[in-house]
Amino acid sequence: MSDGVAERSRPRDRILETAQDMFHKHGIKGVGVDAITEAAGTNKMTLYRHFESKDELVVECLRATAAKASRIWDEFEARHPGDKLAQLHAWVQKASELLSADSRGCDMANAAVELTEADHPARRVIKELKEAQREKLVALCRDAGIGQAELLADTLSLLLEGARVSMQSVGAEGPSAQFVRMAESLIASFRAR
Amino acid sequence: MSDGVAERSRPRDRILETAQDMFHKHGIKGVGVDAITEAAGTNKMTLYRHFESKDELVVECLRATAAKASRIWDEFEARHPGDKLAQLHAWVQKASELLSADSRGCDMANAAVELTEADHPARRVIKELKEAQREKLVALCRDAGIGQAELLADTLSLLLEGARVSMQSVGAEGPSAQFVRMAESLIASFRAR
DNA sequence: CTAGGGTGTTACCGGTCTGTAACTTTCAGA
DNA sequence: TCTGAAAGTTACAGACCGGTAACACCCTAG
Repeated sequence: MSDGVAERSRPRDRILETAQDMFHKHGIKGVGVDAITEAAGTNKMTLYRHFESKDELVVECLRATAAKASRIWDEFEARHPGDKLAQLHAWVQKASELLSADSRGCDMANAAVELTEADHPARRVIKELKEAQREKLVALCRDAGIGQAELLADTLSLLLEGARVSMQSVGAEGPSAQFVRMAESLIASFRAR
Repeated sequence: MSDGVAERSRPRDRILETAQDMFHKHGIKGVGVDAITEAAGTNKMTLYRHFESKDELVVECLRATAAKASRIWDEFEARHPGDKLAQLHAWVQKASELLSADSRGCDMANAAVELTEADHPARRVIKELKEAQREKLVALCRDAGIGQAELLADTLSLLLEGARVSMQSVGAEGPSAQFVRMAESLIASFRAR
């Protein structure tokens, strides 16, 4: 029997990891708990012993995704200690990697599109985590010595968000193909002010 | 009895209009055909006499949405005949209006996020219609006398796409609030080259 | 007045979904 | 070796889904 996920980890971890992957690939409403547990090599009862509901599982998946993203920021600091401008360029580079291949975009943005109920528990965490990422990018721009740090950070955010959703509509050869050029020339232009 | 949609139109038109509205508000997978027909003041059999399947209804809705969007471009030309630069600024203005209130973003981009199956009939039309819009914007930039018309058009596209999805994650007070400023300063900068 | 197409109504099919109950198996630690 | 918690198994409930069949109705064109 094959089992996409490491066999010797605990069921809860396997469920979480498998759910992240399947939600990303097929969307949240596009995959049922049965499919997740089967792919994780376990069963539905075990899932419901660890997670109150599918909605709670979604929330945990988003938190896990955000935690992974957070680790990338540590990488920037580790790779270019103290050099905030280099870290900003590393951000652009890392962002562009998210645009290659057949990625299905940002899990949090996708979840926000899919979960239309205003009071869905996931909406809280999506907003929190997106705002946290925004503040990190603003701080990075500011510490890199850029004057209008908020404006540059927000512009870069929208460009990346747009590129990731554009890819899903028209593919990687669409407008998102120019992301790096746009971002770099924006940074240069803001630095020159 | 109330009935959101004009009573004295033909069932097919009422279904199409109601479906557009409900797909936009609740997502495609978030609304069933029963709910659509009931809101349209008709019944499921009538829907299936006019549309082969729900998927085909989705396709027709997207086409209708694109047709509406296409009419906006005619408005630009009518309002500023021959003045392509004014039309470009009108585009920015119109785009910013899409970012106010509680809009749920672009129906086509949302559909692309929601419909993950690679061979879903809607994916074809989404790509076609998005590419058509892109070419329109490129032509507008070029005719407005901008040198790197493709790059400006793609940048503006990504900014708008990003703003519309960002709104769904963090609301209208997030990065999308600066859209007009970003777009206008981009246009100015491209014009200066 | 009548014929016929568009529409409404009701009931149903088979499938899928989230979530639960009751029971059995496994396995690590004392 | 014994115990107890975690995990697996099977079956099921109740709701909803897309889609269809059969039949009654209305209303307009001839």
